Amino acid sequence: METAQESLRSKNIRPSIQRVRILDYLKTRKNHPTVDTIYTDLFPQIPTLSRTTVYNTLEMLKENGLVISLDFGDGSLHYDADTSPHIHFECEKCKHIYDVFVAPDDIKKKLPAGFSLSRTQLYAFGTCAKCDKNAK
Amino acid sequence: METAQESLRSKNIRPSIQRVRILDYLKTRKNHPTVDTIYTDLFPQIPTLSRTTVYNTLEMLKENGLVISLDFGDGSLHYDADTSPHIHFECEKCKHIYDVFVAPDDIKKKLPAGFSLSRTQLYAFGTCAKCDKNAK
DNA sequence: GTGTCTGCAAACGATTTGCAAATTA
DNA sequence: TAATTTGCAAATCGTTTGCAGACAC
Repeated sequence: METAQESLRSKNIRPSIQRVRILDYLKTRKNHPTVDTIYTDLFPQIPTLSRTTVYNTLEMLKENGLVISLDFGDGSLHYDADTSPHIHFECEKCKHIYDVFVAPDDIKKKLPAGFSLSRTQLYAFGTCAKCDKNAK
Repeated sequence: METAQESLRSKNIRPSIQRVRILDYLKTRKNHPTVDTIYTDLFPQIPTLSRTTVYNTLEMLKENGLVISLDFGDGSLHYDADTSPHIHFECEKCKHIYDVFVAPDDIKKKLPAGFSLSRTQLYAFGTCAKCDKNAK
């Protein structure tokens, strides 16, 4: 897999320390973090980091197609550096987000004539195996 | 189709004027409105209406399964009184939300063992036929 | 009358904006 | 040093909360 530095260079984005660390964080942890999670986790390593920079950086990475944002309706956006099409399953008990790597339905074929598709997002909600087991 | 009054009664929800009008608005217009749209449109008819009541009512209707909320990432929630499974397509140009009545993928079968599903939401983004035509 | 519902005003919290200082090519 | 990037502080805006008065059974 491409390193964060390589990804940034390929898009002609200056690889500042903040940008590399934020993208690297997303690529390695795969934990669908929010701005606040990223900020809290990176702050010890980058003591001058500000939330504004995290917001700016993520917005820019998103515009460049390096990350996608996910909205589970909990009030803040989550980010994912895996831009391949997959389904996001959120456990309603533990709130963990699971990636389900299944090619989603071919919506394109089902749209009315004249409609063109740029992107889809499929969210699933329920209970994960871990929480299901604990409940018994 | 059930009237708003009937729907409320079937769930043992007191059919106050505000509740009936809000649910009726959603059932008849099918325009996927936000709280603000509902408030603005109903205010002339109910001059004492407050945004708080619209929020309270929608939350309660949602808990009772009479409406669903949709999040297109534009900063505010949209509401829909059609709770049957269908896809929401937002045109990125005119921002209109289209209902695509296609049974979505059977995600249930594709989840790992032990996972149970309560609800899915499929959002699609692109260009609608109207905007596509105008662009030519 | 007693419990429920409404709606005002204030609080909240995620995100955005303006701008000056710091950084980098 | 000129252009870009960062980050503080304040503003913004959708939503929530506390509570007092209005309403319904």
